[in-house]
Amino acid sequence: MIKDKYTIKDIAQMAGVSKGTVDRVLHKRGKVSKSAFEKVDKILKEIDYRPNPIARNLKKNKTYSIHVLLPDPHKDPYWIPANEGVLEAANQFTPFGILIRKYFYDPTDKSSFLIQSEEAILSQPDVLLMAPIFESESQVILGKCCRTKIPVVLFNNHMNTFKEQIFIGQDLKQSGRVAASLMGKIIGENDEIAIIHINKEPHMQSKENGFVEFFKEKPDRNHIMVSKTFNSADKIGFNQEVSQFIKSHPRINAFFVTNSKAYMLVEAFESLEKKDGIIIGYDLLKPNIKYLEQGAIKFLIHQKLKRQAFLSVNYLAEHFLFGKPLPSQELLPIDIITTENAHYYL
Amino acid sequence: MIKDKYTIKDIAQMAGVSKGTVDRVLHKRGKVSKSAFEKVDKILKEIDYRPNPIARNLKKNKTYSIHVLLPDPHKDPYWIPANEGVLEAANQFTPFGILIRKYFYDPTDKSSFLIQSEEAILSQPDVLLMAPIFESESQVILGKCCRTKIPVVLFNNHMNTFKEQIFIGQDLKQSGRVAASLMGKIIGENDEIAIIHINKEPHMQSKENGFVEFFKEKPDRNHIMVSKTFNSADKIGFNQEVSQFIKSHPRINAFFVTNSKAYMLVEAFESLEKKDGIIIGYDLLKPNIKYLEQGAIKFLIHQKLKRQAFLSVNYLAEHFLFGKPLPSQELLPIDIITTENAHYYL
DNA sequence: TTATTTAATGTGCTCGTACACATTTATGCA
DNA sequence: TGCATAAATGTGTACGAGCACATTAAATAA
Repeated sequence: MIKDKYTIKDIAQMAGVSKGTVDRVLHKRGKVSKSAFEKVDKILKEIDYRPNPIARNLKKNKTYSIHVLLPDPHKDPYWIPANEGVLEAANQFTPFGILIRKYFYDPTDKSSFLIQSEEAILSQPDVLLMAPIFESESQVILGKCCRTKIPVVLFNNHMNTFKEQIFIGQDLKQSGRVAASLMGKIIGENDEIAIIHINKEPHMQSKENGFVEFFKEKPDRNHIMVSKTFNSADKIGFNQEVSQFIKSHPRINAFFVTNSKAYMLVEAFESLEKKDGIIIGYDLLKPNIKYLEQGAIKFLIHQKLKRQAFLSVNYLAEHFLFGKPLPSQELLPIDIITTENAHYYL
Repeated sequence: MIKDKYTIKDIAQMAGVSKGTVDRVLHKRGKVSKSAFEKVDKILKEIDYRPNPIARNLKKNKTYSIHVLLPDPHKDPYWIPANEGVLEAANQFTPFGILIRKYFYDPTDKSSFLIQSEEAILSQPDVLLMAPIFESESQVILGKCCRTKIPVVLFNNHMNTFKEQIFIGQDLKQSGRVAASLMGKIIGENDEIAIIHINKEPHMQSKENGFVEFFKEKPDRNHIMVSKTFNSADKIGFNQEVSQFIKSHPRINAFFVTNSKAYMLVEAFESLEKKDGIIIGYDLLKPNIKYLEQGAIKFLIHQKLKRQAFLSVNYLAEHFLFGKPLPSQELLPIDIITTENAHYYL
């Protein structure tokens, strides 16, 4: 009897036992006599039995809840793609009994983060998916989840202290290196470089580290590099800061912006009537793409927030539904964007 | 009665009819009285009923066969990723009753292609997935599939004549433009460029067209461009051809290789002790990556053959199993590869 | 009115797995 | 040997959709 799909019934028949016994052998539960075990085990070794995931899931008939905690996309457009990714995956998996609930918090307000996260874990979801942008506060939440046995999946950025969590995102340091390798290809041998942090968040330092490291490894490259942080809340203040900076560093003409706000630097340059300047930045925000097309930004690195969010939900859903193993960490490719390939990533 | 998952039984109960009647309304089959129809229809409009795809599939309990026709990866390593992609997807979907059978042909032998394709469609698979590298021969096969009502999905390259087929791959012309935009960023204003076709296949012309088009659109760029095809079967002949070419075009120092064989050009340069030369090519073959790391190749464009193959099978499987709609065409992003981000794509 | 056709609706089984429950067989002890 | 208990095995049902078949209600003909 050679088939390409065996069922428990088939195995039972072949081993000369009932399907109940086969079930007991497969799941190592209940009492099975030595002889019966051997009969079934022999058959199992001969054939490649893989249970039908569809039937299994139908029987289980459980709805799984995924609670997603992320910054309100209305407050910061950076998070719009994350929301879209979650939505898309949710749409795909709700018919299968995957229940996704979103909790938005204000990315400028730590207390709102705490309130929303409390809410999110209150009803004991099967898993919490979150972007941990506030370090110490996220720590608190992770501790709570640990105690209440709610598994956590992180995306966008890492939490180094909790190694056991699952992470879906990019290697930030490596993305700094990618930026550096691009910069290295398009600037002159003696050009000076500025690393610009706009409204700096802790994880942005990794990008600078990678960027600097890349050039340190190249003995033939000795660019002067300056790291600068701009923290003005408003545009006028920001432009003033930029103006002062370029006055005090007249020879710098290459700029690496470590987050999605490269467009702000371009706009500051425009208002200062600064025409040259090679800029590399992050993310496919509308103004960034506009300046990429105009040539003011040379390259963008795509952090693929949408894909991060989508993949996270996707992995979890397929894990719950069909028992697929979860990766402990998935580092997404670091995509390089130029005018000509930008539209494929939108 | 507000739930988040409704079953046919639920609807039947709510409408005060039997599940048979609900089934008839849902599928518009059999006879249903006006009053019964309205009762059920009212409920259906109130709730968002989506049939459980798992239960539906379990009932159908059909095995679907996907026959894959692709060049033997032992004969040309370019096709290894395609094979891997198919394998990976097959592995994922066999437990669901998706049966994948592969047919390898010799990419240098048209008759072997015809023999294998005959074989592939002989047993009436549910779909044929193929990379149509021989144009007129593929035409014949597509015609046969059309007559025997076997749907066809193409990947790697297009067949312009059969618009109704599904295509998963890249826009080749646009990838030429991407190469051009990269080239434009790293070469000098007056540098001369060669477009190199190694063992030219028809579809490689699209890449050249895109490349040339990009520079034509830039009025401030007036690079002299030469298109050259090398067709030697062996390495010695090839190196001679290259030697002659660079002697007769001493001022050309930028090279766009339109397929995965950029490493051959690098090796020819090495044997000729030519040290300069900016090369942009395609695909993450091992020798290509080696020369990318050594700096001899500046950029590679990733055609993502593995992903093409994987996605094709994936789309088909999810279509068969869960009724997801098939895209008529999916153009994958054109990934730019440099030393620092190469390993993520392997 | 009653028999007969047709329309309308309900019932019950299938798919493969998981698990509760029922039944049979073996073992221990008086 | 009888009887209680435990061990081993078999049986039956649910999950949700889909479809064949059975049943009932309505319409028509005799």
